[in-house]
Amino acid sequence: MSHFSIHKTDPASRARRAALTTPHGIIQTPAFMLVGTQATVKSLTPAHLHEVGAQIILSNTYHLNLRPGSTLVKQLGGLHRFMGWDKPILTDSGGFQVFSLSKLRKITEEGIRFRSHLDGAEIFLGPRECIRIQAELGSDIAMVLDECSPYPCAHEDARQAMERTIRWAAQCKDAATDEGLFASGRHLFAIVQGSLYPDLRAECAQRLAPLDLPGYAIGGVSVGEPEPEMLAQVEAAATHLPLEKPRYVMGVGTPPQLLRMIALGADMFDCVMPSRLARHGTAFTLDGPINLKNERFKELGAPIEPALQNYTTQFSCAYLRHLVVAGEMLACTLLTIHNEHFFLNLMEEARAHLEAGDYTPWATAWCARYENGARRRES
RNA sequence: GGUGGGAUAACCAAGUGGUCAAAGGAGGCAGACUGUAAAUCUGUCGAGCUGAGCUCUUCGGGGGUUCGACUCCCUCUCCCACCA
Repeated sequence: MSHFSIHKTDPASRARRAALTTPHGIIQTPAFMLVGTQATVKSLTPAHLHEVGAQIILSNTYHLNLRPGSTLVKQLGGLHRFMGWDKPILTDSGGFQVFSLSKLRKITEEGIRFRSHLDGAEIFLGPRECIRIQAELGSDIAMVLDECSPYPCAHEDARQAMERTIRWAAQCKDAATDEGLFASGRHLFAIVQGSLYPDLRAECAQRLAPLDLPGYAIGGVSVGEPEPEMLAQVEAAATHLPLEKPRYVMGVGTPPQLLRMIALGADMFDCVMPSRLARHGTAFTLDGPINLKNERFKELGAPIEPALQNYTTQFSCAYLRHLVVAGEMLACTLLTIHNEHFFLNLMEEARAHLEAGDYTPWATAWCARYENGARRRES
C-alpha cells in the first residue's frame, strides 16, 4: 500500500483530497504546515499546536544545525522528543537560506558554503551533509538540497540552478538510502526549480520524476514575483509532476492563494505568514486581514472573527489591540493561535468541500468574500 | 535675602546669531511582511492650501540689539540647587 492515497478528486479542477502516511501519523491533505524554524512555532507551545489543529509542522536544517546542532538533538532523542511534538515534522533542507542569506554564501557544485548568520563561522552544506542532519533530527519528511533562484533571473542562470538542483536531488536520494531513511518509512521530497520559465519548470518536474521519490515540492515561488506569475509557475510544475505523489508548494501563501493552488493540484503548503503577521499585529478574518493597531479597534467589543471558534476569539478586538499596542507578549501568542487556526480551519473546510464535491464553487465564493472585504477596507 | 543653574514642539531632550518648522527619543497615526538573521522594518506627526511647493503661527512673558535671534542684552514670572 502506498504512503499516499488519493480519496477524491474535484470534478471542476485538479484539486484532490488525499492522505499521506508518515512514521508519526497520517496527514490529511490538502494540508497547511505551521513553520517552526528553530524547533518552535514562535510563541506557541505544543499544546497550542494541538489545539489549533496542526497535523504537521516544518522545521529547519540550517538553523538547527547551527544551533543547537543536530548531533545534540539526536543525543537527546530526536527533534520530536526535543521539542515535545509527537506528530509529523518536515524539515526544510537549508536550500532556501541559499536565497535568503545570499550575502553570506557561496555556491559550488559540491554544495553551499555559508557564513553563519549567528557568529560568522564558515559552514558547509552539501547534499550528504544536508541529509545526514535531517536524518539525525529524525524528520518524517526530509527535503533535498536545492538552489532557489532569485527574482528576476535570466533563463540561463535559472537553468544552471535547476540543473544543480536536479543533480543534488539524485545525490540526496543516495545519501538518504545510505542513512536508512526510506527503510524506516521516512520520506524525501525533491524540489522543482526553474524560476518563472514554464519550459524549465516542466523539464525539471519531468527529470525529477524518474527518481521516484515519495513526494515532490515546488520551490522558488513567491520570491518577489507578482501573484499571477507565481500561480503560473505552480501550474507549470504541477501539471508535469506524477499524479500519484504528494505535491508541496514551498513557502506560500495567502488564504486565496492556497485555495487557488489546491485547484492547480497542490496538496501541501507552509508559510510564515500567519505567525509573522500575528506578531506584527495583523489578524486574519473571512473578510480579509485586519491590522489591530488601527485606531478603529480601540473600543470594539466584538471578537476578531465571530464565525470562528478558537481560544483567541473569546476576547474583544479592544483587548487584543491593547495587548498589541502595549507590546505584551500575550498578543503574539493569542494572535498566532488565531491566525494559525484560521489557516488550518481553511484547509479543513477545503477538505470537506472536496469530499462533498463542491470545492470549486465554494473556493470561488470564499475568495470573493475575502478579497472584497479587503478591498472595501482599503477604499 | 544672596549666589548659581534652568524654562524648547501637549512628554523627555539636543541646538546656543542665518543652512531651524527646529536633531534624537518616547508617544500617536498609517503601511509592509509569503520554504522566518523579523515580538521586525518603513512612512508620517505645528496650522492652512489638493500638492513638488507656498503662506501663516512657534522655542516661559514683555522689551531691546541686529539686515537677521531658539541662540546676545534688559526685565518679569515660575522651577531647581547651595548659602543665609
